[in-house]
Amino acid sequence: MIAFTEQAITGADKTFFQLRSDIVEGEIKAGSKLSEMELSTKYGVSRAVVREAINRLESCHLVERKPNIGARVVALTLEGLIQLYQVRESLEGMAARLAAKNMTDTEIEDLKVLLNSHFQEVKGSQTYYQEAGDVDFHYRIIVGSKNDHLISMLVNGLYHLIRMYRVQLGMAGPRVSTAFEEHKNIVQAISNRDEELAEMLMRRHILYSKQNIEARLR
Amino acid sequence: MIAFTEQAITGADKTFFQLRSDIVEGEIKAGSKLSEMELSTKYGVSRAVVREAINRLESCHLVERKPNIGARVVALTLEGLIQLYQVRESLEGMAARLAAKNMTDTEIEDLKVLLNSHFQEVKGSQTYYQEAGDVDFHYRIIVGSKNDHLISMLVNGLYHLIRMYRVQLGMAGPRVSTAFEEHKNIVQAISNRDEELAEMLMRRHILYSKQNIEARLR
DNA sequence: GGTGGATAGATTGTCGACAATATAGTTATT
DNA sequence: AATAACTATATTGTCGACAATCTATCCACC
Repeated sequence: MIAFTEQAITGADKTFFQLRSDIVEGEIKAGSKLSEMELSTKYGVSRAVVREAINRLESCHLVERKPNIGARVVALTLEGLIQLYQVRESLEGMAARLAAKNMTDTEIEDLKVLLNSHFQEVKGSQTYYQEAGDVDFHYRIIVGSKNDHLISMLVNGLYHLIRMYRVQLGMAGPRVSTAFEEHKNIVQAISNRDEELAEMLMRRHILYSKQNIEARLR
Repeated sequence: MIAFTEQAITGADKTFFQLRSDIVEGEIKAGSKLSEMELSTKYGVSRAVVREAINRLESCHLVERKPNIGARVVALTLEGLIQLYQVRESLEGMAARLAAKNMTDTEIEDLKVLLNSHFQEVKGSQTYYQEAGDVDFHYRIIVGSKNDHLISMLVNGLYHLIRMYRVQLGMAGPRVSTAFEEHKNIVQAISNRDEELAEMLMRRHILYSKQNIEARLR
């Protein structure tokens, strides 16, 4: 026996991951059409696996499919981004609430360690924090909720969409120092097992991000 | 030109709808295995369309699929139901908030009419209200949010799962008269354009339902 | 010249067959 | 008798071809 959960990787999986990456990173342009035959030859697999990959992309809301017509990569609009952040505020707020209830003491301790390591990096390069660090922070809280539906919706669904916006609309931006303070307060609330406050702070944190983006993009 | 949005119905669509219905209504038992070949002969279509239908069921979280092994209908557990209601509380709370902001005056007026017609029916048979009426009420508010992601997640995703629990665990139960009062207050908050209160009342309404179910099932 | 319909090309939907993998049953070995 | 390896069977993953549908072009007609 080698690994504990030995999940087989199928060809459709690989094609799905590749396509998702290409779309999120903008290799395949937003709003463009996805031709099954074209992608089939491009990735060297049959149309069937491309179709399955596209179906999964549709589940992630990364493409829209119409019968007998085909699939298009979603268009990026300010309105769409705002709606995305509304859903995110709602779900991650609940995630923070549940994390305050369900995370183990050691998980919370690890979260504090992560936060400290971020603090060290904020002083140096700000980019790293914004890119990977922020995602990692939110990810841990989402997983800490221990709610499978929540985790699936956010990790498999919304996050790739949000990253797509972030990459293609070039939403790097500062907001680093203030965001760090907000993260610190959220962790404190979780550590105190204050569900109400953890949810409220997380919602505000995401709301601020949304308002920051809105102001920047119009 | 006949209709405005003339969506073509493909064979995979029909198979998907049929399968979803069979699963939600318990025709196909929870936790049972879905054999592609078996379903293929049963519904008289090729394995390819069955596979596509199963993939979509997986997107709805109605089945779980493992590579090279197959798909099983999800198991119904109290823990799973609770997690579902936590997500629902979060999302429908946001839906009520957005509905208070985005519903038109006429839509709100229609909602009041619906509520009144429910009131008439509560006095007679209680079953109708609980079954269709309650769903209709929540549906209108969800759509009233005007947030496509929210609508899709709730209507295409969570609601069928919740209905599956409701049908198969036999969660009919009263709670009719009190629920009606809660509905009335939610509509009033929406009518007053009080986003904060609308969200809070909707969350409480769903939280009460959850607690009611928990108490009943253990 | 503009509009409507027919035709040709291309794209998606569906199918049956083959390949790869998992499962169950059997045999051989310790 | 228990375990391990092997074989046979069944199920899923993948493929190429055919059918149904959409799109664009061209022609007839007003």
